[in-house]
Amino acid sequence: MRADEGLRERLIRVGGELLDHEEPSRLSLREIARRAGVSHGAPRRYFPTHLELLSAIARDGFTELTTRVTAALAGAPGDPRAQIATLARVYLDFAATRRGRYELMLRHDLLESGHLGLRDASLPLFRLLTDLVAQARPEPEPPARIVAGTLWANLHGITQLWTWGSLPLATDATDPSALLDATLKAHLGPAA
Amino acid sequence: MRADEGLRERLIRVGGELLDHEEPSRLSLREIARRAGVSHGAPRRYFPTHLELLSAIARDGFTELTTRVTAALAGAPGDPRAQIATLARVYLDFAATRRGRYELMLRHDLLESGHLGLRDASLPLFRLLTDLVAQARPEPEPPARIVAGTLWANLHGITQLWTWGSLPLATDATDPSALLDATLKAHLGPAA
DNA sequence: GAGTCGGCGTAGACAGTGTCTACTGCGTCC
DNA sequence: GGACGCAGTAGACACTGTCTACGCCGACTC
Repeated sequence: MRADEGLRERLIRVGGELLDHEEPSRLSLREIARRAGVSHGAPRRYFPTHLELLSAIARDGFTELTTRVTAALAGAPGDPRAQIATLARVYLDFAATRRGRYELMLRHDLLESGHLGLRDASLPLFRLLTDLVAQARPEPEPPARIVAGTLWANLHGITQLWTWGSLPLATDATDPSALLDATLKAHLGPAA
Repeated sequence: MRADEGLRERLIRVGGELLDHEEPSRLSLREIARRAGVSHGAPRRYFPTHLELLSAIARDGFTELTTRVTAALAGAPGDPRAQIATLARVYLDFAATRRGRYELMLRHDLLESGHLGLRDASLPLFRLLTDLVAQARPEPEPPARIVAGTLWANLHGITQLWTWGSLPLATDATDPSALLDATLKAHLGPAA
């Protein structure tokens, strides 16, 4: 419990911390309130509903992921292709280390109930990827946003199916880097 | 309520039907029991826990998807590349029309709690895809299971991000076929 | 300085949930 | 005909999200 943070920020932080040891579906409003040291009715002043609190935590996750990515890119400059590889690694690593947050971030049922701004929260990252793709692939066809979209979907799919255990089972791979390499090569062409 | 089916099958069927109009997280054990015309304690004889019933419904979804795919492939024979495209379209269509089922099928928290056989349920489909990829891409490198794995992940990612609404927003596309084409071209090379 | 007010959080109620347990029909055998 | 075992019932329990009425306490006004 930090002194200079309001209850609103504390609830988001505590909820995120609980997600490091608990599944999203077990993350109850009352438990967050207990850990934050307030009564079960207190969150209601800031988050009218359980879903809105969860969505705020998920948004927080997107900003953390975006921060991680931009920090990694700033720390390891290179050609666009190498930067895309860095982005992908950070993405995978985030899903592995902040597993609960990552799962929460892609729960449809949370995202769709009202316009909670979650799609928008993921856009900066996608824009970043689109820019890198445009630099790495100067060809006009297919357009960069299509390539970036499929690449993003591929990265997302690998991350999800890997952490879930299906890809290790199906491909006999021991780590996802072979899949990642294949993905980059497929969408961006062979490395320079 | 069909005459010749036991309660176990009825629960799975009713649960699947409810998913056509309800989100997976709202699919309560008691509601399924009510719709099946039994008391709330009845399912316990066949499914000791709520998760086990949900997992059975998800497994049922995988077999339905596999059935749809194999039927479509049998009805439209062609070269392996065209069959992969058919498989992809059926996959996307399944996610769109049986939305709740599809979401349920990829809920980590259900899959990981114990060995409920859900990963295994998705394997036949993956094997089918791997075979088609091996036929469509005779080159030994990278191995077919790696290509199939990344292709599967890509298909999965496109499906999920599309139904969720992120891809339409990010790519300005009005239907996912452009992304699908780009995916096939990226992983399998240009069409013959 | 006393009094009022409004924002912030408390506390209790309510319907609904998943799970557990004791029980009741009821068909099937010996 | 009676014992048995299976399938489903019914009630209890702790817990959940939401709603409502209620206090506290600092700030602002006259």
